[in-house]
Amino acid sequence: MSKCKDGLMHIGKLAKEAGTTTRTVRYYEEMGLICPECRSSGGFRCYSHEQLARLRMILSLKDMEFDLEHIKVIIDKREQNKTAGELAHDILEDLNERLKEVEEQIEHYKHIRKTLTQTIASICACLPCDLRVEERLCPACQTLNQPTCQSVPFFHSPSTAETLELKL
Amino acid sequence: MSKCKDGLMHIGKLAKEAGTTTRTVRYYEEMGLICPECRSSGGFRCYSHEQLARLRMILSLKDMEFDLEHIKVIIDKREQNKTAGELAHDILEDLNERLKEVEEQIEHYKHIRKTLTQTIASICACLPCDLRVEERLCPACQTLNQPTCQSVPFFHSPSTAETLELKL
DNA sequence: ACCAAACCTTAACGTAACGTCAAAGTTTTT
DNA sequence: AAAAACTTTGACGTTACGTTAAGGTTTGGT
Repeated sequence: MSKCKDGLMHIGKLAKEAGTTTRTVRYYEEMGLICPECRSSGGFRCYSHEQLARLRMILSLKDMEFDLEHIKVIIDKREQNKTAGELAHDILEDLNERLKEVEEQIEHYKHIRKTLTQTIASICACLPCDLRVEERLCPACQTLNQPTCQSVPFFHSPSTAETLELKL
Repeated sequence: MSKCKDGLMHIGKLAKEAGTTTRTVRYYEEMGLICPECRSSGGFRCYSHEQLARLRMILSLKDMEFDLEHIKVIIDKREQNKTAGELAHDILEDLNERLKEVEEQIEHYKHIRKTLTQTIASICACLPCDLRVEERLCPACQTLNQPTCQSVPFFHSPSTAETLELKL
């Protein structure tokens, strides 16, 4: 019935079972992360359930946003026969490092959120202004000794500044 | 003294003043985001202070992680002569949309942090295990009706699962 | 005026992780 | 046996620049 021996499957089924695409599987093969158990007489890739487990493992690490190079290092650690305890110790280093990075990402985006909300608040003050952008400052903006809606630059900051100076 | 007229500056100074690189400025020019006021007789790009303000504006938007295509749209809105109020209204849409995305990013990374900490906690249980990874389950892992340190897949999840099943 | 240092020019390849054709061969189903 | 469904390799496209490379231009000093 099937040209695929035993419980082996072709790349399409493997990908679907793992919830990814065939292109991704082939790319991971190029990167040396996974390779088929064998090929069919016609050249189709055939995978076992162990390969599927390995692929899922890779995808789990990808969900944590490890880059592929790092994932390779991590799964290679399994091949070096150590005790489970030693392996756990090694892997924990990677996970803790990643955890730290993720926490930095959270702070990073919180920072962006802060400047965004400040910027939004400032611009709201310009909503009732009827002046053209090229014209002079409106009274409100002149009064406020802060971001204005008529000066030339729309946003203005040396990119290193903590808060954005906003100008319409 | 200077071949650069008036208060014009060459690309190096522009970049430094804005806190970026010459490569970036040239790339933005390619993308149609900014272009020099004129060229020197020898072909050097010359920029005015208004260009500098524009560049800073672009970089501010980049700090908020708008992509360049979107930045282009936003700064082009300034050129369409509207009232400051109309412009503010338009820009607020972009900013609010971005704010929403940023909040999604925060949630996204919080989710990753959660799976990471859970995974770390599970693996810690395997630290005292002396068994080889290929061998059978250690008593502790057999007892715990949960992630174990001896099953073949290291991490295992259909990638869509909420929590990772962790296996050493 | 002349030379070297510092700066600028364009061109082009490299990056990360695949998506998306294209053209042609294989397997499965009818 | 033919058609439908799947697979193969190959190669270009994506984003925002970094990084040489090879060769002109400006600037500063003597």
